[in-house]
Amino acid sequence: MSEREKIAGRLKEARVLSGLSQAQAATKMGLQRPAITEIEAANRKVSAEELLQFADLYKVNTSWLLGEEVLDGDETEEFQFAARELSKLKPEDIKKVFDILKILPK
Amino acid sequence: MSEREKIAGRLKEARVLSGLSQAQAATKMGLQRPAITEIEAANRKVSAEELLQFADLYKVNTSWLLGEEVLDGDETEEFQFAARELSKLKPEDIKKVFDILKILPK
DNA sequence: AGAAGTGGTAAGAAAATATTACCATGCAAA
DNA sequence: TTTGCATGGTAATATTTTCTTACCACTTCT
Repeated sequence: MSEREKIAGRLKEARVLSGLSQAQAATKMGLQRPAITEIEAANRKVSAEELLQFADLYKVNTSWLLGEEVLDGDETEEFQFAARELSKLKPEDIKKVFDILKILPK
Repeated sequence: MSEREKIAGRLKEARVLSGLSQAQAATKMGLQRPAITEIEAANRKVSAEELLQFADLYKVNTSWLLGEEVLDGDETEEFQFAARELSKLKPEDIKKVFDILKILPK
């Protein structure tokens, strides 16, 4: 399954879940309805700008639309904690932390 | 400043920071060099799939390329920097950093 | 100076997208 | 049932975008 098909599927899923018809989505996106049909059939590319628009319209993350790994709640908590703690360090010290990480057993 | 110009600027910034010439980036992306030039000049759109490819090649987040806030909440430069570095890691490695930081004195 | 690497740009060819229209299906009201 | 309407798929061709190739200017080496 191609990236395009995966993105297409998520765009359709997001649209349906947001309760919009292709025609309504097209209007809000400033596109013709067939464009939505083709996008959801993976026959038409989606530009980076359109991706942002779609994410806004359908109320989803661009990362999710792109099929990237989404951190679950637990990991998000830890991620934010780690980032917050790291941000208290100087950039050079942050580098040191990452260097330590590289030495740690896998 | 349009979304396209913002994305274009970040793509250029990411490429330069990753130490690649336009020609090298083009080869890795499966594009002709002028395409990179035009993309970075905001004269050519970037597809969602290309965005994923660029993020992989330049080792940055698609969210960052799209100009989205990496995390809501903290806004400091240091936090953004730390978060960006963290986001390059695998989830399991983020956990390791998290564990290290928990041990550190406050 | 010459050679090589870089990035910008132009022109015609090729490909993708837009526009408009028509079709089939499903569904609810008359 | 039949009519009307909403929905989504698709075809034809006009339009726009992108690709390809080439040439240019500028810089950095030797």
